[in-house]
Amino acid sequence: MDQAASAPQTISIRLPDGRTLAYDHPVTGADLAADLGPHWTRVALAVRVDGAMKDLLLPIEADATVSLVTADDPGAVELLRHDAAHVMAEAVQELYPGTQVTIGPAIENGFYYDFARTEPFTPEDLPRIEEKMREIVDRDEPIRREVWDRDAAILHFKSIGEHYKAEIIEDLPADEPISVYRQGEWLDLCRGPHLASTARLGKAFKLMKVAGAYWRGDSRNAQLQRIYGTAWASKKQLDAYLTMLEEAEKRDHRRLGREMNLFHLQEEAAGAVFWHPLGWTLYRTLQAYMRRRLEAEGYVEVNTPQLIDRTLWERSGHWEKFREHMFTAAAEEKILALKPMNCPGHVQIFRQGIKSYRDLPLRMAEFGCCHRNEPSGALHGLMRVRAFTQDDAHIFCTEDQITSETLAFCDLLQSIYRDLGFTEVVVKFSDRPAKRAGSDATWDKAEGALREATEAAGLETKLNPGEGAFYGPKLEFVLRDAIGRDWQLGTLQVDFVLPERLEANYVGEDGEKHRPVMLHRAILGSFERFIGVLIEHHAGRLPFWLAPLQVVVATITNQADAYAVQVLAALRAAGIRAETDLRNEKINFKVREHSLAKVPVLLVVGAREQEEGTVAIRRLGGKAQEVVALAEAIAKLTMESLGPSAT
RNA sequence: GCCGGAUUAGCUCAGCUGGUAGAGCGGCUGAUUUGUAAUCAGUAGGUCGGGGGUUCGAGUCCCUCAUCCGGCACCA
Repeated sequence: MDQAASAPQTISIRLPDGRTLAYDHPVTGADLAADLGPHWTRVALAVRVDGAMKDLLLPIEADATVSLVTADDPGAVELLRHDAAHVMAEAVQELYPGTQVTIGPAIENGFYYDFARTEPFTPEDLPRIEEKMREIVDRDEPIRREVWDRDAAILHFKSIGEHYKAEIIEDLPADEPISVYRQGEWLDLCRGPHLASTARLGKAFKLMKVAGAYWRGDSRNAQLQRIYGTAWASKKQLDAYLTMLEEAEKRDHRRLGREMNLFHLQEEAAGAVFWHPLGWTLYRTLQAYMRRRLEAEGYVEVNTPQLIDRTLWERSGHWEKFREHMFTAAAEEKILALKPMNCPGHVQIFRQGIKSYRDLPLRMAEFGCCHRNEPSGALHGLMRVRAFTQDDAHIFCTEDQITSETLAFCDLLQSIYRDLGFTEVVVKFSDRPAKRAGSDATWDKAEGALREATEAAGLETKLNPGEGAFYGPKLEFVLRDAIGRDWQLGTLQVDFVLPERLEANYVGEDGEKHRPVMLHRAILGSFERFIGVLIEHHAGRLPFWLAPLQVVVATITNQADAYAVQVLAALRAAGIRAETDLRNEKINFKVREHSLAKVPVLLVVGAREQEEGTVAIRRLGGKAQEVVALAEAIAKLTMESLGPSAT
């Protein structure tokens, strides 16, 4: 307003195309857009000032590199989602007076807002809220940023009954400006940035679900009501996302597990799996593969008891740290616990006899069935169960061997993931937590060794600061599946503590007793969970070598029955998992049925094949058929059946 | 464990404000002998998740428990 009074100063704005515009007054992104032409006014959503996303209406008061953010900017959709959260909050407060707002960020694929309200929201409320949101978009309410005095802001929010907001302001760092966004009549504390008006949000959004969520993510706090939504720059993108969700639902392992007759779950054994013949075949095939890989890497396999007396768990520290997750059983005067982990058992085997440094590294593997009393709300199909079998192993080694053992492990793990069809692996490196055992020198050594090994293995790691186990640092291996979801499966943990507690030692070159280091490691994590991931990753279409039923021999008419039986015998003799389908049905029917059951290969035989001693190979999902001599087909399928890394 | 929703035939689901259960697929039986994603006809099948209550009467309303689903917390 008093621009004339301020000293004439030139502000130069550098644009992405290299042009520089000079202004003698503070300029906003909106001004800039107007100067660039009407097209820009229409498409500009926000500005980047020296890389940082800002409001279109924020005055730029110093020289800067500025670009206008349009819908195709990767940051734009985040802005949009954040706005969607605010528009939803306005809608909710308009519809349900007395509801308090708390926080409402943009998240991957969408947004949410947490509300405090006595009455619960129900799914029926969502269409109503959505309707109101569209109304707010149509109102084209301007969104304006204001900076308030901290105490005034606290007072204001308290006076209108927004106690959570007041609490947020009280906890903000003292130097943080308190920015408030006015959106029409509505007002919210927010860091921003935001679009210039609600109309900019568009209508490519949808409210998805209601859920409970704890204030500040702490289960001791009040539970708020969260509404999740998704928002996109265009209707087309929204539809694509919704279609993707439908696809994900179709590959849900619980659904496919039933459709493919692999396993079931039932309430009398919540969190435990009933494996059906086909599912168990898949399980055993995977296990045989793992066993082969481990043996080739110099692991020895052991088996340790399910029920172990509490005194051992007291010594290992589990009784103190893990008690509430352990199932117990009474026997006469004793209390036994079902093992939640295999490590203490493995130390018992290590302790038998005297170990020499020459025995190290000792790689002790067990397909150990563990039980953990997971909270009921955590159970989820095969992914989160109470009874599971780990592909567990403990490597007893010297400190000097940590690097080479880790390196070898990383190589093995990557090779196995590749074999199983996963190519994207992210490694998280969790270093020392605040509460920890062992000296800083020991931690330096352990972290250094791990880091060195991951570098040698050519793995990029993402630091997870302070997230290590109390006994040592760990690596976590996260797989990305076919539709972009992440699964944390493998792990490697360095442990200096358990060998100490359970008194494991070996005799060194010097003739003295030493403590070995234990590396806890798993690749699949658990068979249950991994099979769940495998099913979803492949959408049930497992690779030939893993498919529980690999081949169905289907007849055209029952004239070919005898020949089909002969083909079956030949397949089985070659070790291929096969069945016949001699039913009196049309071949169309059989093809459809076995395709839906995801059988990878269908061998169709009719009068012609019988006469010529051939089979017609039909691959799952393919249209083409290949007619070859029976012997040739068997040879081909036998090769495929061997699986990767078989030689 | 917490919040919300759900639980009806083997599966997917319908069943309005209370009046003693329905469809499609699948199963079974029969006919059909068929060349690459559903041949036709007939037929059986349910203590409506368990328990309690309200009512002349409950799949439907209320209470309670269990399990499942979606989140949250948890995942040493």
